[in-house]
Amino acid sequence: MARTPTTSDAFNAVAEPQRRRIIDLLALGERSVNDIVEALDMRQPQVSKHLGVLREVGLVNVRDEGRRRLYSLNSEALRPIYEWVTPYERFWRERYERLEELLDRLQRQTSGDEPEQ
Amino acid sequence: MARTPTTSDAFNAVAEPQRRRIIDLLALGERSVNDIVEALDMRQPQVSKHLGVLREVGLVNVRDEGRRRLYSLNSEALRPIYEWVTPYERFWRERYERLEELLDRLQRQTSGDEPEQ
DNA sequence: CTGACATATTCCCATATAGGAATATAATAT
DNA sequence: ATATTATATTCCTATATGGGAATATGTCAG
Repeated sequence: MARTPTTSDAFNAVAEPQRRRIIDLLALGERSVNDIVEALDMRQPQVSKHLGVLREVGLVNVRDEGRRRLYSLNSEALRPIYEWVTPYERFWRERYERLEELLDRLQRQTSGDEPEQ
Repeated sequence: MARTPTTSDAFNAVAEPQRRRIIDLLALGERSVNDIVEALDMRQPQVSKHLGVLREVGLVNVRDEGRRRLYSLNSEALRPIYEWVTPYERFWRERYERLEELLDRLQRQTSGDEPEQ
C-alpha cells in the first residue's frame, strides 16, 4: 500500500505546511484564490490544488462571487485533530508543574544559607 | 518535489493512523515492540518501521532492557500540533455559544404562549 | 464576439511512502 | 557453540504526491 492519501482526512491534509499557511490565512476571513496567491507568494495552480485538497476533506467552503471564488475556513473540520492532541497536553503541563515545584523547593532550600555571587 | 516526508515533523509522522495508535498505546506507559505488536495486532516489521519514524521526529524514546527495547512516549514533540490547532478551538466554541444563546432566546420566547403537545 | 482576468485541470517527474516477505542483527539461555 | 527470542533492515511494488509548465474553463467588460 502507499502512504495515506492527503485527502483521506484532516490529519493528512494539514500535514503539508503550505496548506497550514492557507488555513492560517483563511482564519482571518474569506479570501479569493488570488488573494491567497499574493499573500502567501505561491503560484496560482498550486494554490488551487491545495484548496482542492482542503475542500475534499471539508476544511474549506467555497462561494462564487462573479468570476472570483471566495474560500473560507471550516474550522469544525480541525476538531478531530484538536480532540486527538489535547489529552496529551496534560503530560507536558504536569511535567512543567513538577519542575516549578522543584525549583520552588530548591529556592527555599538555598535562600539564606548560600552566599550570593 | 514529492510529498513532505513522514520524518520531516510531528504533523507528518502523526498523519498515519497506525502511528497514532502506537502513540495512544504508549501514552499508557512504556512498551516493547512485541507488546505493541500484540496489543495493536500488527506485524512486527511494520511496528519497527513506524517506531523508526516516530523516533526520528522525537516522538518516542528508546531504552534497552536485555534483548527487548522499551519505547516510551515523548509527548513534548506533540506540542507544535497542539499549539497550531488550539487557537482554532475558539471558532467552533463561539459558534456553539451563539447557538446556545439562540436556543435560550427561543425557549424564553415560546414558553407560556405556546400550547404544549 | 473578443479580450482580459480568475480559477481549475492536465501532463510530467522525482521522490517517498506502507505493507508484505524474507532476512539480518542482537541478546539470552542451555 | 547453538537454539531461541526480540528487533531491525532490506528488497519489492503499487500508489500518490507537490511543484513546474502549459493549457483549459469560466466569467465579465466593452
